[in-house]
Amino acid sequence: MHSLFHYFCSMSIVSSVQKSVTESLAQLFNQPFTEKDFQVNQTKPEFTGDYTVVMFSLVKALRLSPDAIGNQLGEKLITDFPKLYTGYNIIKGFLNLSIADDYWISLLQDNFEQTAYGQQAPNGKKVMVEYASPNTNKPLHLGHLRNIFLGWSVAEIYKANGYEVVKSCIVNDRGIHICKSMLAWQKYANGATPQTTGIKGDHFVGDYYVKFEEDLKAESQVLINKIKLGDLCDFTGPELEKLELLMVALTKLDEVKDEEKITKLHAEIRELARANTSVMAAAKQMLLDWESGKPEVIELWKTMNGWVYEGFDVTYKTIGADFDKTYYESNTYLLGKDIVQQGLEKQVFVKKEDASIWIDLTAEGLDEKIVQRKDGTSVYITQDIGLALQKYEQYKIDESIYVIGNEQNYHMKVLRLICEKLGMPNAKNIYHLSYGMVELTTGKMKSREGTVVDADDIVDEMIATSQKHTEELGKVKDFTADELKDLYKTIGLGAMKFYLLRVDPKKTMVFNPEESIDFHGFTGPFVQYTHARIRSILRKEAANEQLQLTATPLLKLEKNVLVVLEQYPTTLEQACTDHDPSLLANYLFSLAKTFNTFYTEHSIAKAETPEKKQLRLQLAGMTANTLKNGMRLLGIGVPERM
RNA sequence: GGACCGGUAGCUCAGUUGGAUAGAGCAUCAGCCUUCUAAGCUGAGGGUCAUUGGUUCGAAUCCAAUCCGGUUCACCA
Repeated sequence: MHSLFHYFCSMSIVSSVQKSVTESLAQLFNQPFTEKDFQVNQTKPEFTGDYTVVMFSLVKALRLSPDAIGNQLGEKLITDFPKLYTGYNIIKGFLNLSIADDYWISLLQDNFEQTAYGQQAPNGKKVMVEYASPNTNKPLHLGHLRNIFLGWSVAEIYKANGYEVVKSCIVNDRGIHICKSMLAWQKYANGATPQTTGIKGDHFVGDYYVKFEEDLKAESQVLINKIKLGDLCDFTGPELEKLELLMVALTKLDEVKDEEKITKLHAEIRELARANTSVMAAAKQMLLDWESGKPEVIELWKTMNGWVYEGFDVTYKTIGADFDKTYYESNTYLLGKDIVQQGLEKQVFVKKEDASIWIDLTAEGLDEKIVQRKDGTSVYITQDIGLALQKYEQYKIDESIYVIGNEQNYHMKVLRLICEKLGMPNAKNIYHLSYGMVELTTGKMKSREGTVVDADDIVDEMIATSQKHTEELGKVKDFTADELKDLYKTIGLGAMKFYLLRVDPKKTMVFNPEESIDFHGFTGPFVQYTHARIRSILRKEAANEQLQLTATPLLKLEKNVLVVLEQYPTTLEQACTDHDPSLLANYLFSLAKTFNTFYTEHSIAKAETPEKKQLRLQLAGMTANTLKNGMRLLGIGVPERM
């Protein structure tokens, strides 16, 4: 029986209960059972017991009352598994089981010094996580931070679950947007650089993007004003035709007063006007020059992108983002052409009369999708197919995770489907980690309205706030200047990351500037503080593993902490399969909270007996380790003091 | 209009393959520092789980319909 007990200790308590219950049921009723035949839950605090088996689902098959089954099962369990169960009670069809103190104590003794508690051994599988994926025309904003924190954390959670992970980033370094910044720089900069102005490179380039947009807005406004007066002389050909149609539609709608449609028509007219400006024509021309490799354009492009990368690197370093592989669209945008040919041969794609190439996804409930234009140039999705294949060929990855906003749900669905149809290896293991937008309490972030929260600004603000709080509390006056700087950063970034990671990724979330800089309650600093307090005790009192801890029964609050600690490996696994760091964040908060309740009620240093003291020191040590490990997987450091 | 996602306390969010009287944090109110760090702890108030119907021993959870919000449906990326 002793070896059986240790066998149970190697799996989660829920699994142990499931296993023992299926065995007992099979023996009692002479028929096979599986763990799906009944539910195992944690017992609610108002009842006696630790874990609960729900009887109702067994009633029909066994033709017995819930209480009758519960009685037989409970009796059998405590007889057959006396090391696991010490008692049971049945209330209204719920069989509440009390787990033996020895189980929890054994868990503690086996793991309190294990820094790798909850981590899995290497499983030989490789996964790529692509995240961040910025454009090179402006600095990172709050939305990027959610992306980066999520991607980084999911990558680390995969590592902790035994996977080999390649973190990758696809940089959107080419296209009309960067040409806009380049044009404005030529026009306004007078040769200024980030070095001569002292402005961080990505912000520097972003400022010229804004300047371009201002020019564009001014020029298009002139056109719009003329259009309003009925003067369409700036337009010719198909644009003129489209504009005339829009004007007719607008006059009709004016009569019926459909505000929504009127707004939509105005937006279309505005887009036409914007497309018809001289500055836009210059940007398009510059993109053509770039594609044809015009030396001075390439030179400027390289220079300005270089400034942006310098800026990004500073931000990445501050927030702790790192990449094993960076892809550049300027290198990958032609990928996928060969695949289009192969797709044609495999008859996955079809060529239309005008020579454009399509895939028909109507059978899957989607649309027809173009994969190559009639002039032979590729579209967005083509390069994504190409890159997906290249990732596989270079790294032989078993799974490919894309951290991309939920506005691309449709695109990613199409990409995955196409890859599957092309017979690409592991296409079914393409996973779109789709996340919701970050909105402000005042509404959405809109770059045109200047309501975008800049990543560097918000990070600086969080660090400044943590400094202010720390100084007010005055607990670390003996820290050196460097130590203080580290601490402010750890706490400020911890608050920021925890705030963005504690929410289910797929949900749109609201960023509340006041609440996010709160360091109390369900926050990163709360968890950090719990860790720091434990470490403070452990610096004074060392745990002694030699002492036998079985002498005294566990107190309620001691056991509560152990019950939560036991759930860490399961939570870590769940966070991986669900691609969801918020599960970890919620868990860590709950662990810290449970520990704090215990900590306030029972003294560790002045425990009732030497055994109790050792038990509590081990308990505190294991909690601190788990908090530290879990927070690390969220990208958050935990200070020794704060 | 089609597809997808969401709607839980004043606010921000949890809620596991359906389980016991739906939970946290913030905010509000009332307590706790001579005692291991009060960035903490304890308690109180606060709910038509968008609405309606269905499935069953049991529904915030599953199904259907409706309402509201978001995203998307480019030979843009």
